Amino acid sequence: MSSRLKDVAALAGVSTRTVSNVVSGSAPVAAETRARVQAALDELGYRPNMAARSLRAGRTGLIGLAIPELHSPYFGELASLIVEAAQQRSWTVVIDQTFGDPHAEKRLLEGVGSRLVDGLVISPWSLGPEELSDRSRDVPVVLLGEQPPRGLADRVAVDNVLAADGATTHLIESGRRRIAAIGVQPHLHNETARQRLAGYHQALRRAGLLPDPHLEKAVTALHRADGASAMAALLEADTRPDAVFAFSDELALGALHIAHERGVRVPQDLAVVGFDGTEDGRYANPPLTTVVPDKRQIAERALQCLADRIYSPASAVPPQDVVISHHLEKRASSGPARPLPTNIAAAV
Amino acid sequence: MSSRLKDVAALAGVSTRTVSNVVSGSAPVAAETRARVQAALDELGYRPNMAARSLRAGRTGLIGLAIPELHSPYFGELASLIVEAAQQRSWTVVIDQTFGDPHAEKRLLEGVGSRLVDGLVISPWSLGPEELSDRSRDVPVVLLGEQPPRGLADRVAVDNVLAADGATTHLIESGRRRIAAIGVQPHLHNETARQRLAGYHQALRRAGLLPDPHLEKAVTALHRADGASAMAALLEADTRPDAVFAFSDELALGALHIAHERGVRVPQDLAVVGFDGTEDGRYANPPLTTVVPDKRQIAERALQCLADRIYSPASAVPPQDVVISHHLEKRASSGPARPLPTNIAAAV
DNA sequence: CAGCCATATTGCAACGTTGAATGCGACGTT
DNA sequence: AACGTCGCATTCAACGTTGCAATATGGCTG
Repeated sequence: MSSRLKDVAALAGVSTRTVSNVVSGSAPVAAETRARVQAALDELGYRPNMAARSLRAGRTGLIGLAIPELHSPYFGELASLIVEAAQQRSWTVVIDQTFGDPHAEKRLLEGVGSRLVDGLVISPWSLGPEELSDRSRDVPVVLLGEQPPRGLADRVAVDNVLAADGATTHLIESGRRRIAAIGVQPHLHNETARQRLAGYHQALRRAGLLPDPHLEKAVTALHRADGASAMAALLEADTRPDAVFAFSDELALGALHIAHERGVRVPQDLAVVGFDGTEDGRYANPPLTTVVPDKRQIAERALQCLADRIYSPASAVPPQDVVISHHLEKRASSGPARPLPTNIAAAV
Repeated sequence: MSSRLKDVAALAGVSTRTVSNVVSGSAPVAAETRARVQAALDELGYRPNMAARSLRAGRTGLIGLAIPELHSPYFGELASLIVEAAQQRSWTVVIDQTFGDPHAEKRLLEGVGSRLVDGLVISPWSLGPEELSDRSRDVPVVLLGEQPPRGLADRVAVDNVLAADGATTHLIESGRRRIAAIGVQPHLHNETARQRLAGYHQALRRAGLLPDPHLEKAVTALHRADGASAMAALLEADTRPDAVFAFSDELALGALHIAHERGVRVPQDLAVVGFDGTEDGRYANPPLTTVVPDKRQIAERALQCLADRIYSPASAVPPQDVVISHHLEKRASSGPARPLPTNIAAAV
């Protein structure tokens, strides 16, 4: 239990340094000695002490992943991919949930100074430029999403304007005219929501449609419940929308839920498009059309950014701005608007 | 950047030990000295080095969370709660995904010896007793779920037999007779699935129903796709089931999806009950009846077990077996079987 | 055979922190 | 006045590991 190099050395009758050499292979060891040490290692079940190694090496082999919440489908899937990608790089991931709390995010960035992690991947919700440009940032940081202005740290994100434009255009092309948007967040400095709204406006204007403020529903969070109440409000208005572009799959699923509850047929009476490409949407009833960011690519590129800076700290490389590809996955929720016999529409 | 106690001490004109005392408050410091040191601390933006602290203290303040996969709704929600609960105990969580790979789980347990973590919460998928009773286990381990036999480590789980019985009984009481089960895993040493099957059998027999092997569908994983293909197989059989008890919400959602696709009405033609109480199910169409384990309690009690052992290592306390409460959340997917006009049934 | 190189092993120091022991004045008590 | 005590600050060592430099042992060349 908890054997040290010293114990192994004593058992094998060599110095601790030789044991260390056997373990790490950093210097040549005679075959016979190596065998004797190996036997001692096995017998004692030696495991190197991470704290000591980290102290010596100045690296912990840990990277931090800070996301608003782990339980939402999008962040769950993303976190899973990041943990997986980190594993391949022999990194271990420590997770921090910020719940979108600016204080938590700020505290986190400061805590990075304690060198618990070699790098940090953070998906900020309301992090300003001032917090980021702070001192004591010798630990590399990668930002996920659009949040803070470019140029302060590496950033990995999809082109939200383009993606939102594409989703909205798809709705327009399928004949919808009163297209609502769910997910505006005016109370937050949320650049992501702002960009998706911009893309939505852009598509509407290009089609000669006038953005209608009554069709733009704000939410406090991006959860199913928020989507549900936004949808409920839209359905109670004088003139109902014939389509909804939700800024997240969760919002879209909440909207679908209310539509189903109120007997509004999807897609016949109402088309719904989400954003995130979560597995949830694929199995929704009806299956959800959604903007799919290449999440695996996000994970991969984010860790690549970290690796570049961790392994060549002298890099004068300016902050990267990595744009991740996306595509629109068209499913039944944005199918044809004309009423069809239910069983034909449902039978795929 | 990266200032040490030594730097602060030099700036404040005191010894490193005094700075340490100011930082940790472990010994009295004169008000005037404290102020001077504090000023130096602030100026240099001192952050204690975690590796050095850990090495000295013999503790890292990290706990490991090992789960099959982070992206599934159940484990995502559970992980979120555990991270949250850990935060309240000033622990940081490192996440490991095993993907149900026995080798990964075993390797993980061995790696625990490196003292990277002070404790480990593991949700084993196919971990046998032999791996667990292994040596070098001076790091406390808590098992989530039914997997290995009692008595080898602390364990936290719901009473799966009781829960499955309750779900099945609910279906029987709502008038169903051909009740299928989705989620058997004969190829794995999966005690959880086995217990849920046992509870299902128990309920059937009590009601005088004979378990029918054709109604018990095996799956390789507990994902939506597995539930979908199992459901598809059930619907293609000669005599269709009038109810399905799925061993996870994901399986249930896959089943719902196929039912919807094939025009099978839920709950009129088919009742569906899931297991896990994920947020997914609440917003499904129709909303999913499901067995809800108290996940917050799971997280809380699991960490409590760890804390007990971490903070009083001399404990000769035998392994605990904590049973977590659960309840059946009845929603529309297991509503009345009689055909009703669609719009009345849908409008809640 | 001296001199040199390659291989194998070792000792020392340091990473940054804190527990334990020590120094040392000032204060209160007898 | 002498003694014990308390408050505050310091020194020393150690946690387990590895980089660096030094040493020991042989084999080879000139």
